[in-house]
Amino acid sequence: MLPKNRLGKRSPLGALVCGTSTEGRVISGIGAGTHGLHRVKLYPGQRVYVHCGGQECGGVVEQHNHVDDEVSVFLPQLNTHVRRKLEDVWMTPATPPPPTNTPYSVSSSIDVPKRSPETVDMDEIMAAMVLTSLSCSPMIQSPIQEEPAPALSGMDCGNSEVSDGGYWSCDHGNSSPTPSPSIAEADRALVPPVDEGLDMEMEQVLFDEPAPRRRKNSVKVAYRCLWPNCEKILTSIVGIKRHVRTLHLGQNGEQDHSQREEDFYYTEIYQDLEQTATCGAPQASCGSPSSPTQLTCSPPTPDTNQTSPLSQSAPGNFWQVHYEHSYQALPPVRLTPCKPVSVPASSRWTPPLTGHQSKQGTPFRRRSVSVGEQWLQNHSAPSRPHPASVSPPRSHCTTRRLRGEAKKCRKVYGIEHRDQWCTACRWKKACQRFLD
DNA sequence: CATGCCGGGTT
DNA sequence: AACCCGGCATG
Repeated sequence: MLPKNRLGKRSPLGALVCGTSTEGRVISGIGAGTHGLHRVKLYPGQRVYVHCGGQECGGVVEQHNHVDDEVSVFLPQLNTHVRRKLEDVWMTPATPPPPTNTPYSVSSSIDVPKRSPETVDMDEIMAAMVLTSLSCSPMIQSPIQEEPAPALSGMDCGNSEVSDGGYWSCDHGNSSPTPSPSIAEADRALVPPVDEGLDMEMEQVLFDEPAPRRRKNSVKVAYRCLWPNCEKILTSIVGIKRHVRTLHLGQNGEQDHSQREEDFYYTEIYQDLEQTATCGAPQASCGSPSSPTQLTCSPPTPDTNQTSPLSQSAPGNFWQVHYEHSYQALPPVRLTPCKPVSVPASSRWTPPLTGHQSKQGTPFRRRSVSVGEQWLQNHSAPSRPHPASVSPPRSHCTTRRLRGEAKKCRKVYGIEHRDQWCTACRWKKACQRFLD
């Protein structure tokens, strides 16, 4: 992808730092903080100890939110759930949070729930906890490959999306670098992946963007087929790819780019758990307690559809759509009347929505709105229709198209990050990412 | 002058 | 077809 022999004149590609870090998910082996645990990954079902009512109580981890570093723990003795900061959780009994020294260095990766001779029901509880949390809580899908690297051709070094950020660690989606479809799971997974934990730090460093945007763990993710008249929604990228490939692309050869071709026919959709009152799962620990960076730009609607968001039909109210490849995407229609959001969602771009998703007034909204787009949404003049329509009526009879109000890739990313531009911009064509 | 992108050349 | 860029229109 990188320019071969002829670098763009202005292309300072040499200065770019390719984020090909292999440390896809550093699970933070640093197991010690000052007190309690620190930067440790706790697994559902894992036995931990917390202070409760002045005394130490043993419990089992339900979930570990890496974002807030909070652990929700179920205390069987008290039959209650508590939520503790990670520092206030420890793993050795009868040891109140050790003062300063390493309390317990946990090997984060080989973290086998110990079978201590406690009680039998403890084990049962643990098992139950694991099951429940696996079935209800936001699960993690491999952040890297599950997130179809937007805008970039997926394999170039723009893979700066080194991900590891915070997420609830209900780790059962093992991340393998290549999408190896665990098909059964893919299709029936009723648990949409949530928050792949895009690590925006990297980008922020690269982009100097203010950008505190980060998809919260309160957003479910699913993938919807964009094939005409097919609105299949699946929760795993593997599933949707397979769906597209098998049902729509047919057996058009598994070779070359047909592999990637599926990407063109699905889209990511999101659902805000905060807005959908219940997430279908009984456990209270489904949603994140706090969500400082609310991405909403539409008021919560009362009629949240309670049905399974993964129904076959059109997406529910709060599913928002995110095109992966706008360059090939359907004729874009601007989704304008979105109220300004206080916090940008992501520096990653979100291609435009098509008509049927942008039903006026519905709580649809775009997931990742870049700074430029935000600006656009607030300031843009009456948008012109379909600047890049697929069909020929691209009357070039007149002069060139008016210069759009929107910031284009060049402005948003700057020429230093030319590789982040959309293809069109890189080719000095009409920008396909920030359409006006 | 910076930017957006058309038109056309090159690979 | 993908890619690149000269050059012009525009703000």
